[in-house]
Amino acid sequence: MSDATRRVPRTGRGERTRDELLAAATEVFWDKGYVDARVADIVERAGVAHGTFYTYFDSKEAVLWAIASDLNEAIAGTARGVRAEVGGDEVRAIELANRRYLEVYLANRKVMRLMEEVAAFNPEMRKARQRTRVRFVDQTVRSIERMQAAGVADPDLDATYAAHALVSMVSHFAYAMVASGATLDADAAVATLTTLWARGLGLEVGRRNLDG
Amino acid sequence: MSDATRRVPRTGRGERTRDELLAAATEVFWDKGYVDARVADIVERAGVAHGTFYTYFDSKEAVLWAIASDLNEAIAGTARGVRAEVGGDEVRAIELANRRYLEVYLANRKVMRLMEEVAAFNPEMRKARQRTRVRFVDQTVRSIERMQAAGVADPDLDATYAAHALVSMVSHFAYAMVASGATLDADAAVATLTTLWARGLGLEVGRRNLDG
Amino acid sequence: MSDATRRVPRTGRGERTRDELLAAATEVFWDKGYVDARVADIVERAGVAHGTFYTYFDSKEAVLWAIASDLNEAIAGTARGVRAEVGGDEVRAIELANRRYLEVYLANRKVMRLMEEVAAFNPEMRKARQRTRVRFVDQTVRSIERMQAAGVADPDLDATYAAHALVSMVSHFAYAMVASGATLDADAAVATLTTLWARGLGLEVGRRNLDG
Amino acid sequence: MSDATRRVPRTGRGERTRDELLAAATEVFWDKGYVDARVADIVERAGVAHGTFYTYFDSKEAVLWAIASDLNEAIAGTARGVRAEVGGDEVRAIELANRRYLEVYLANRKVMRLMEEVAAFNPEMRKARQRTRVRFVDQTVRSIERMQAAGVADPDLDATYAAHALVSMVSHFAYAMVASGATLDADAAVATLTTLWARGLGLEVGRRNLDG
DNA sequence: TATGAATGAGTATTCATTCAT
DNA sequence: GATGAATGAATACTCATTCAT
Repeated sequence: MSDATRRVPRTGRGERTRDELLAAATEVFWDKGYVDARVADIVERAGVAHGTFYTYFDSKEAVLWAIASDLNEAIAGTARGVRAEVGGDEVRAIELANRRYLEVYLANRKVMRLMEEVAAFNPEMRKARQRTRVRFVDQTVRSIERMQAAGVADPDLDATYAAHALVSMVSHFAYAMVASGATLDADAAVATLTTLWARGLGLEVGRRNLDG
Repeated sequence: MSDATRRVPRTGRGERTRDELLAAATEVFWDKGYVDARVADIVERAGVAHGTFYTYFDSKEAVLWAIASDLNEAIAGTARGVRAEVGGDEVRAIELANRRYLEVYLANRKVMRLMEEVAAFNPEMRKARQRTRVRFVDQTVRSIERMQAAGVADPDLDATYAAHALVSMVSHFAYAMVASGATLDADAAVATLTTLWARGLGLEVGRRNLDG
Repeated sequence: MSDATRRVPRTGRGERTRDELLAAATEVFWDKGYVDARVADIVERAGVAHGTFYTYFDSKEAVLWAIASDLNEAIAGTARGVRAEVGGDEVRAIELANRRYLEVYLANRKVMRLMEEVAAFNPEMRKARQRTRVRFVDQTVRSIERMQAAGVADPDLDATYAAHALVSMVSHFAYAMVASGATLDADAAVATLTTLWARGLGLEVGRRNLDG
Repeated sequence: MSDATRRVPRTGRGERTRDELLAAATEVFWDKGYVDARVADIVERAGVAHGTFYTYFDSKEAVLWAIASDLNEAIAGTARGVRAEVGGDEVRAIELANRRYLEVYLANRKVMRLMEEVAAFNPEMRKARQRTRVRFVDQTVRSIERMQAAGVADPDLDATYAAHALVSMVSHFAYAMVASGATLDADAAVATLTTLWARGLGLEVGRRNLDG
């Protein structure tokens, strides 16, 4: 983020140019992938000269971080404050977290896939993704342990493995659906994920808990 | 055909060289990633001249496919014949499929991560991966529908979404565990995945079903 | 379009660089031959960096076509409008066409030899040369038939074979003279070619027709 | 030639292999051109191993010379002894020389085109071709001067230019006809070339002189 | 700020030739 | 003689980045 913000446009015209470059970069990354995208493609789509790119970004990687920077935060935040909002209903908490995650993912699907791609070969991005994931997993571990302690979840389950598995289920479900190009009924998807998650842990789930 | 013929070693020496190149490529791809790996690295590690690489492979990409080709088959095969082997016990079938998948994944973790990396930016590899995934999902959909028809699985579940979610859970669980660098107790992991899968669908799961 | 746009210099500086590259390429092709010429030689002689070459040309072959493109036109144009200019005097028309061809050839001897070299192994260039040749031959066939119909040329001659032979005579004469390294008295050469051509067809040729 | 003959097969089997390689090389050169032909193509077509090529030829160029070696001689020889054979009839001498040249050229069209191609960029081959050509031109100069002295050819013609032009006419005619892929009526072609040649020099030519 | 020309390090690939068997 | 595996020099081309205007 520090790199991305090092060059701040001081004029309205500059701001517009920067925005155009960001939008163009997002599109080009989506179309060709980060590896195959060339700075030349980005400036062409933005309709600016080649050199202009470097007025706003230090490198091709910098524009990637500028695009991605806040999203990891946003994704990680989807699980925060969930319990407070639903007043202790565990199933509703799971449902809400899943819904928020899916919504953020779908709203930013292009950037999410981009980050997935880059994480595959860029250690820095991989670490950023992993930090997000660890937070998810940790929250889930605590949630499971809490439910096990409360006697509502199967006490024999390994909380850590279960957390990894459930987080994988939700995050990869979103990725795979986007990658396959299928359209998604978000409500139905959330209901399915929540049922699998909750019932998998041994919670009592009636259909009525899921319809909202 | 002339090109194809040249690729097939006709002598023991040739076969040895080709194997060394394959092994070297796998190592180099693991160490530096496919994108950053240079053919020069591969031939150096294999201890052969530069041109020798092209005696057996058409390109850097060709050696990748040679490494990957059998694996997709192996992965896809993990789900075949599972029910016959367990004699109709649905939970045991799920467990066996999960165990097989995990075992193949772990035994080939280096190549799996490589394919994951490449799939992230190479559409052809992505398609190959997706074909494998589709087979898994389809099998899972049929399995769920069968169980729903038999009255042992929750009939309200959307079989397609559930299948996508469960396949995501298992496949991404393996990926994430390897990526995190954590060591894995395969038995415990299989037990957890199986419980989550089976119970998530609404099956009756006693602990005794999981210990083997 | 993006590629095409990049090739066209937008500034005087760019135009100068492109011209220098064209000149350098012509020299290098002349000195080492097209096959042996390296892009490195061209950029070195032009005094620019390696990449600059590719700012203006897609490949080593592209710069060849850039050099060659106009010349074929110029060569083909030497036979156009000849009869109009000489007012129907057939011998003068032959003389003028021969003179023009020789002049264009000699003025562009370096490029002509280059194209000859490339045509020898490059089918595309060969086709381009052949198209030019066909135009010449066709014009000559018509010219001969006209003269035969007018009763001034031998009616027993096969017009097509004769046209091929005469066009070969003039075009290869120029090539051979340049290749041999001999200096050429253009006037005397034109006179000789014209006499052979005209008399060969059976026209009445007095010496006065040839001295101008 | 010394290079080509350095390796003489001592067994019948060896002789057969060498012949197959020569035939294969001729075909491959014709199909792909000398520059693009690879030794791998030649050995494949000959049905022998790669290394076998070097049992008989020192290099790719050596097999070219082995193919071409005697042909220049043969071509140059077509003009020898012509006058003696026709008993001093100048027109018949021209006709016979043209006929012989065309026949040898057509009989060896593949090798002739090959030599043409190679001469375009290989100085040694170019010199060999030029030696042949010089002999032709010199013979033609002497022939023209003889006829001028005898009062049967136009004394105002520049014998050297005329010789160059006429030799170009015949040699390039053959080349161009082969290159164009057209089939050739050798008798008609010879008649046309002879008429143009003889009449161009100012000789008296009746049709009866040409029909043989 | 904007422009676009110039830079040059980085690398995959080809193929004639050699050589051990 | 025959085989085919191994060699490695040679080179075109890409593209992120810099810089003069």
